[in-house]
Amino acid sequence: MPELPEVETLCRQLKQTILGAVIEELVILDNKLGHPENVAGLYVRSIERQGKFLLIRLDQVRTLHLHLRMSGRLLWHGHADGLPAHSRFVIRFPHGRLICVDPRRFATLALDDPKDRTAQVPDPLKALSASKLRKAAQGRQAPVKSFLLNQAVVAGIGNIYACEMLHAASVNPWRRAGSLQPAEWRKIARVGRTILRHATECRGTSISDWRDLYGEKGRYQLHLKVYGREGLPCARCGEKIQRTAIGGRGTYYCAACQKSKER
DNA sequence: CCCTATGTTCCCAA
DNA sequence: CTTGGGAACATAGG
Repeated sequence: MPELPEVETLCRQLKQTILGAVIEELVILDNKLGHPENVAGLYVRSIERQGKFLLIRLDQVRTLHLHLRMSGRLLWHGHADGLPAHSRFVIRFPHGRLICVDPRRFATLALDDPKDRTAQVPDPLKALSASKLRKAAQGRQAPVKSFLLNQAVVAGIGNIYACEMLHAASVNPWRRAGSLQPAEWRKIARVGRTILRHATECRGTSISDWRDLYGEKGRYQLHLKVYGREGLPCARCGEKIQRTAIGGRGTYYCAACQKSKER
């Protein structure tokens, strides 16, 4: 479930909790995760986020790449004993344990993941450039909603924030990406930065599963304008929010104030 | 049994 | 070769 604001929240909290600590042991509890080589004895040199990936740098050559996918959570157990249900791996430190809980088992953990190509993709929290979006969308027939979810274009936007951004920009999610006008990309870029920053300040959106490193809910669910609000009145115009499916993903929008011309 | 779920990857067709 | 759409992955909950 985590998107950019949720992963950024974990990244910031991890820096406060395990930066500089020595790993005593990495215990893999789900063999679907594979068998990363032994990292015991290595220090956590730095922690960063690339899109929805969490990178834990251990030394010049070794970096743990963690992706939580749909249902992954990362929890800090300072002193508590035992393991929550669906625990998939544990990293043990002198002052506590980092536990990955993941019911659906989609999360991935790898040492220097060759599939992580998000490194040179623009990060929308730092800068979301309207001109880059517009150029990348040239000739694209896919709905703009699907385009924003494409991690090769911008890394970190997920289903909730794509819906929220398009609503804030008054752009219909079905519009073909290549058909948007420069002013519409500027609007998307502007509201996108604002929404992602605000959601990060709120420590993410806890609509159901999401919890931060310490098991606390985020607060951005209190600010959602369309996601999960089918049938409720649009905060801007009062019309009922609609739900549709784009690319197999639930998509919420206001057909009245996101009524921008097709094609 | 049906559908849905904050994500990505694979396969296939155009 | 690129793009886009749908199924698949695995599990829980309504």
